[in-house]
Amino acid sequence: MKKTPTEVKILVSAKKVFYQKGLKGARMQEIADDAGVNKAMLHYYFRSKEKLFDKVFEESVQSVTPVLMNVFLEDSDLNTKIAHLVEMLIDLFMNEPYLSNFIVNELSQNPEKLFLNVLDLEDGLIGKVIPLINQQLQVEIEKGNINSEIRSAELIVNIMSLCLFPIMSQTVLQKTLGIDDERMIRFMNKRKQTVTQFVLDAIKP
Amino acid sequence: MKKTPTEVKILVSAKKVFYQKGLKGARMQEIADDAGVNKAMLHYYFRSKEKLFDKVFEESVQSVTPVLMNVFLEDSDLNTKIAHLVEMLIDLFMNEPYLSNFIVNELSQNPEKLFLNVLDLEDGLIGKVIPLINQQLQVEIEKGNINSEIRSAELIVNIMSLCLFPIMSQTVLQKTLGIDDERMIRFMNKRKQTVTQFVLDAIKP
DNA sequence: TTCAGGTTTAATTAATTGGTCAATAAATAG
DNA sequence: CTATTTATTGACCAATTAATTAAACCTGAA
Repeated sequence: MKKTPTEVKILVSAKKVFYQKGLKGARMQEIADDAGVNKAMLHYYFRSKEKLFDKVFEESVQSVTPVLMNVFLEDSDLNTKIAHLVEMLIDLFMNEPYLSNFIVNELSQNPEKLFLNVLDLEDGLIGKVIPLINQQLQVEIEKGNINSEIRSAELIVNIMSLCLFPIMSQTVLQKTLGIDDERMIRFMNKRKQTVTQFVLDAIKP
Repeated sequence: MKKTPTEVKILVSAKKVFYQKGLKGARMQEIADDAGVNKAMLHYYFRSKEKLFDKVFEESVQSVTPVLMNVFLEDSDLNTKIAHLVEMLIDLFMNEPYLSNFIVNELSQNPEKLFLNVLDLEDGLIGKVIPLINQQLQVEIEKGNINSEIRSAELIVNIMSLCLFPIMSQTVLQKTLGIDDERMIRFMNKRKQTVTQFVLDAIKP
């Protein structure tokens, strides 16, 4: 079941439109126009708006989790791992500006979609990563390298927060602080260092 | 122009529905049903969906800015101010779970709505707060209490990130980490301390 | 060449949904 | 008590939009 060119064009456009406008805000006609195909093609290949959306959503999640997984599983000390994670997150979500908003939004509006995708408790992101990081933290604590109060879940939440929130509220930030697109990119790139530093400072003993 | 009971009921329900489903996702009928009034009343009092939305949006922004403003302007040292800000943000947005999502979403999809509300560059949140925090930071740096690399904008962004992101992705967090509502509240309450500590640690010299 | 399969199109349908309106009820003023 | 304004209702309209369908169009195999 190789994807036809039309199918691919539709998916690309659907992604673009759904990312920006969400499930309810998106219009099938707009997706068709953007893809340069007849609207009926969307139904021909994907049956319904919801099905098309689900495909896009699934692909969006799958574009993220393996990348994160790799960083978490790489064989490096905690500091480097944190630095890599920060860099990865910022790069990934800066290059796809609406992605973080899209995932967080649609997921908080339709929590049931979570199970089909992210949550593979056995060997998915959560099941594998939390214990691993926990263990790695334990080692560093014993070495006296970091504060013994640090919880892995909390650490990850903090890193995600510091990386994703500014991207999710990019529009607001840019408007309020009056910075253009180019400067925003520089700001976020610089943030790779400052966030890493911020996090490392915060877990020092 | 005192608000009639019906008008209030509509606004309460509109808030509830718009917060959860956004401008496009919300249905006038659903708002009417929730308020227990005839759909025509929504138009009678607010003309159009967009107008009703704008009212809700305006009120939502105005429920936040004064509170933040107070914390920023209070006469206390930086540490206390940070602790208060963190506590305030978490309390405020935990009590209105969809508020942060609502504001960030709708604002990133309709950036033009920003100007009418948040952005009073003369004496609004941004115009007053940034210089003030900057100045306060300068004092602390000279006293040698904090790291001289800290930028006020960045500090605020970090605090906001750490407080708001977990609330915005609450659903996801709860599902992935498998915690119920009650435990989530405890988690976020404990976070008032850990985030404050995290931030303070990170700006130490 | 022809036929069969999938593909594409334009036109149409059906459902949803924001918005209106005329009739009615309730409240208020005179 | 009556007249007038204000509030409320249910039925309806118009526009939008997802979905369907039937016919046309390829394309490659026989």
